[in-house]
Amino acid sequence: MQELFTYFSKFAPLPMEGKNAIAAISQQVSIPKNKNLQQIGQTCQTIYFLVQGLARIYYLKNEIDITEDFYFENSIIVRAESLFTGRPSRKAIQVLENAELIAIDSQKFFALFNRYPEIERIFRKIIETAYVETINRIEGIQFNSAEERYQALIKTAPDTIKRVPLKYIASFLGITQVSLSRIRANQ
Amino acid sequence: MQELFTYFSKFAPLPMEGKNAIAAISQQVSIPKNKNLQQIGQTCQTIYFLVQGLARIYYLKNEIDITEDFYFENSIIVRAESLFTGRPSRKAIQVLENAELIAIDSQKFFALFNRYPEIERIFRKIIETAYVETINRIEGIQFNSAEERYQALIKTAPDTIKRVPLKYIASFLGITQVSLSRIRANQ
DNA sequence: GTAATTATTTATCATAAGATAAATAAACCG
DNA sequence: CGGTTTATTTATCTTATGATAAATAATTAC
Repeated sequence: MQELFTYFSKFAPLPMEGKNAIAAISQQVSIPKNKNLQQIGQTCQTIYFLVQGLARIYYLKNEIDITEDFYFENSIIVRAESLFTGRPSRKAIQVLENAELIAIDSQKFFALFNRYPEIERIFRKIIETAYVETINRIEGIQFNSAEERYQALIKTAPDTIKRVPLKYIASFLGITQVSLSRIRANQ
Repeated sequence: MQELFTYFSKFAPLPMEGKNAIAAISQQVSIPKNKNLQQIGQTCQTIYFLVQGLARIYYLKNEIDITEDFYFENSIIVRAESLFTGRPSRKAIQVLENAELIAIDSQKFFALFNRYPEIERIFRKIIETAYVETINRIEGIQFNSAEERYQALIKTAPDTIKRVPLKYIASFLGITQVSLSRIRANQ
């Protein structure tokens, strides 16, 4: 739990009482490499914090597997389109390395907001940050060539190339696996 | 102000005292068609609510004007990458029709969060909603052809085609103006 | 209302990236 | 360890979209 609170403390202070309240609704989870943490079709009712390992969110489009995003140590993983709408998610969370996570019951977590405004504030700031990242990502996709996007990834998230199979990276970059391979060959 | 509070009430209830506090830090603004409401390089310190008219956020990439997003009546306009980081924005807000807005001082607005948790809650939910829309938009860009993206826009936001000049729509869809024109001709 | 500006379309040519298939290379499993 | 599966690369061919230029249409300003 310590990693989680260290992460939270970057957004706003959280008194001990609030920490205890969160600890009471959280569980440690271990998942082996390549297993899905959440399946497509399940409604997102858990806020995950990745302590150790690597994960991705993906979905299927015409039977093709498309990676929406990657998650590394010390990050929150939620399927926002489901968590914030209450609708079943079209997306799955898959772990790409053996992983240790903290699972927080989202209903109970949201219920804490009334008693602990600090928790609501931290969560708000986490979402604000995620929102900004997503906006920036659109910009990165919009008018960059496949090669520029690959180079940008190497620069901004070199871990991705090192730790993630290329087949998952290609769709994340919005290109085919074959195209990514071609780009890599031209370097 | 009434339009703003009606909009807010969709997210969470807001007592009269909170409304008055917001009214006290807000101003009505009128801007003529095609004028910039905020310039590139300014730090975002205002939360706008569009009462009447139409606006867009745009930025320049290699001297090319790229539309990030469009905003219609009854929506909040902020340059999130600046508002949430405190850094100067690389983006401008331009009004595409004569517009009526409510301008809320963001510093003062955020300061209200401590006294009125309801306001923080409303704002959090607004950002959550915007975040989900942005995630969905990435999905729409990622593996759709230019034509599919154009068709999707006609379907999900027909107002855009009716009210916005095509030159602004093209970059929003991630394609050139010429390409958009070609797509329209093939229908 | 006419000229000047700006937006949109059309045409031509070039190219990045998709589709498909096959060859290697790497990872996994009994 | 050897065989099987899975991932990555390479090759060929096709196509959607970009770049550029020019024509037409619409809007704006005097």
